[in-house]
Amino acid sequence: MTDKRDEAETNDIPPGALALDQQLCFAVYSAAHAMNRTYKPLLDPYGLTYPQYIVLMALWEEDGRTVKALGETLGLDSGTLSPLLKRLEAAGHIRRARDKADERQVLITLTDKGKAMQGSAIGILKAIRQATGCTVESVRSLTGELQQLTARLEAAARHDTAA
Amino acid sequence: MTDKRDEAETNDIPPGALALDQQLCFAVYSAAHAMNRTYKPLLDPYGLTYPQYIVLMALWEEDGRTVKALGETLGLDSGTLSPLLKRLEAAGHIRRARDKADERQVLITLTDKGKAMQGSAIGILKAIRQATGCTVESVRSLTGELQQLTARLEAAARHDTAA
DNA sequence: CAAAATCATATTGCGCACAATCTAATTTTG
DNA sequence: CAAAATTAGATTGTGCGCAATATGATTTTG
Repeated sequence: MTDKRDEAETNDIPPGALALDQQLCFAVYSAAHAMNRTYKPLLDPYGLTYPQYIVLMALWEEDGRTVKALGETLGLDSGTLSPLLKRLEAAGHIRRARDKADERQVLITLTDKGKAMQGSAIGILKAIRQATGCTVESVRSLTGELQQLTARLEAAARHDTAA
Repeated sequence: MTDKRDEAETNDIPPGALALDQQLCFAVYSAAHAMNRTYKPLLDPYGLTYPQYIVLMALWEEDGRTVKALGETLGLDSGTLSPLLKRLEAAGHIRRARDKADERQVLITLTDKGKAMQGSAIGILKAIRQATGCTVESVRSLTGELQQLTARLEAAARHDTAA
């Protein structure tokens, strides 16, 4: 029923290549969960989740952005951001307001509370560094490798979609 | 209002250390999303999600495991696995059955359909390798670095909980 | 052996994450 | 300028992911 040589076709794939502990995807997936679990106890006292925290980080870099701009920076769409931003607003960290010039857009700005949170972020950053047990240099290189990987995966996705 | 020296306190934290593109956590988070998005079009034809796919991978390595054993391998708890496994069962990939010897346990076994999916996994693996644009060696080293990072984060979490 | 403790799994509730769809506002075109 | 196309956000539905809790089975203890 299947093609003549299911096995022969796999000759450049060594046996055991499907083992979970050899999968880059699973290593990334597990690291992301581990990172999330490390942040959780650090963010819980502030009532923030990790995705909410990175939204604040993005705003500390550049305040007054549109939902779309935030989404592009973070790689999230409105289906994720809209409810998340409402929760951040309800918690008093941000304000949402329609752009007077273009009412399709919603501008997100930090409140004093949201800005003040940046001070606590330093401590969180240090705690995470400690937990990673990595040197500053190895963190930098691993970060760079992951950014490259992400860029290549996104490029591949674009080509597939374009085809 | 804030302490005397917001700036001085951060002297081992360089300016811009809070920039998103310097965060290892965000690089991991983004890479995980990019990986997921890359898998999606490859898995959609089979009606599988990425987490469902790694459950199958775990079962290809060792069939007939308990929910608990799967959870330990994948780093997921029953709140995640129970409904996921029900969907995999509904789709005909696995069977769930109470262990006769210890009725607290549920044994998960692959159906013929679930086993057959392993053949398609080879093609998916190749497509992912292509999309990563990495050499086999660089994939191996990055995978190893991420596993180390995950291990250290989990170790740190354990110490905190123990304290 | 019966009560208590432990264990495996399931359930509930909340918050992402994303596809698909909808609405309203703006821009483009004829 | 009006109709069509585009754009920005919001909404809905499905599936993780996890904390908290519930249920039922097994083991431990008195």
